[in-house]
Amino acid sequence: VSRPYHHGDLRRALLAAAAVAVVEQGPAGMSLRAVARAAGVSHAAPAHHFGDKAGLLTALAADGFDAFADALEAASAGGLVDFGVAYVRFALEQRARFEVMFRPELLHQDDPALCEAAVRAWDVLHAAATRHAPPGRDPDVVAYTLWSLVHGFTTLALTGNVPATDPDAVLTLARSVIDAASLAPVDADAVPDRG
Amino acid sequence: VSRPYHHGDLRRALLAAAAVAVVEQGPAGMSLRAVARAAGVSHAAPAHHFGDKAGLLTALAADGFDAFADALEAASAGGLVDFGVAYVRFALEQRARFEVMFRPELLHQDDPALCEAAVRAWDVLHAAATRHAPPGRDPDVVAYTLWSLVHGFTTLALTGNVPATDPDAVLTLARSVIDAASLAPVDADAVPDRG
DNA sequence: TGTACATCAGTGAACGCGCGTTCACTGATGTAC
DNA sequence: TGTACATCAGTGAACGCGCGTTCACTGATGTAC
Repeated sequence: VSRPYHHGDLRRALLAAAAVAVVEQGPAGMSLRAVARAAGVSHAAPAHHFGDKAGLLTALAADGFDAFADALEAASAGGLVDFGVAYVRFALEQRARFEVMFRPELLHQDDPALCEAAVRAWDVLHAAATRHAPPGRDPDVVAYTLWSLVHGFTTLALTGNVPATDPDAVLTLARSVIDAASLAPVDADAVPDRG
Repeated sequence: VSRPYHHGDLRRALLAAAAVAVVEQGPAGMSLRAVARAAGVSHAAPAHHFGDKAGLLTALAADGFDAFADALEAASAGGLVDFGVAYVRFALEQRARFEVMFRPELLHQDDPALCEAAVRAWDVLHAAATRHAPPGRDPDVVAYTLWSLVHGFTTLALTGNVPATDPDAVLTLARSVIDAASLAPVDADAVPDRG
């Protein structure tokens, strides 16, 4: 009598509930039935929208890669340090999506939306690295170095291996760490002569 | 008639079977019953040895941290790049243990053996970073930078996000990446004067 | 304006499964005397 | 050498649970005429 039969935006609601479940139970521990329960619909509803469990996680990951690429693109105007901090910030703020994005074994890896969004995110990261790579350095190597650094810091932070109480402190440490890697000279004129 | 009632070294056999299961199903997907099956014993045997599922994973992680600390210690004599490569190599060779080590939510986190081994591994990494930190740099920051870099590279490699076919190629790329971060000067006399 | 019908969202019962854990037990080992 | 007994490793039946998936269905919406 209270709730209408049609939800109106159940797909979005299920994705939101899934994000909460992923944070609480981990990507592998999330269950369709728990998500349905949280969204207040029957346990079969998620399968109706996403086909199966991997379908739900794939949708979450594709959304995640899209938002991720947007966030990185927005940070592309600044330097490499700001860019890296944006990477870490996204993961902290969108933890569920971020975690699902890097669990390919749980996803439909050939999903077009997923692949497209993932490629776009990688392109943005690679472009940023190339733009700021010191002259003479292989841009690919710079890209993987940057990626490893910020991804590693993020992973350690998400598993509680970083000594920081609040998110701001984590981001401050992230900044120091990215800075310490000296991937690019602070100032182009100050490049030491390496011969 | 064939197998003796007492296995002789079932604990070790169960840990080995668990390592295989973790690689195949992931740390969360590993089940006590599958491990018992693989070891050829009754499904209740693992619980007899490890108390519960978290107990088995904790034993695997504690073993892992011990072997990890040993491996890093052995690499401490060389430079920071060799040290970092050793980190990556361990993860590739001992994938199951490594993955379990960084899934604290699945473990008995207060297990004494686990804590002791984890602290030892961290001490070895921190000492290496301190020893090679450029003068004037905060050794803590250098340690977290090194850790983020190698941990991130490892994570990306384990999730298939690194363009490399065989383990050797992965380690070669790892070396380039760690080198590119220029955490420490190649040669102490070549430190550029920063004022 | 009204009626018929296609379409789609969401339901709820049912299925079969593998799981973790418990518990009384049995088989083997080794020690005390 | 032999016997009694404590100890420990491993068993197997049983439990209750939550899960993913299927499927015939029902309720609501919207479009064609």
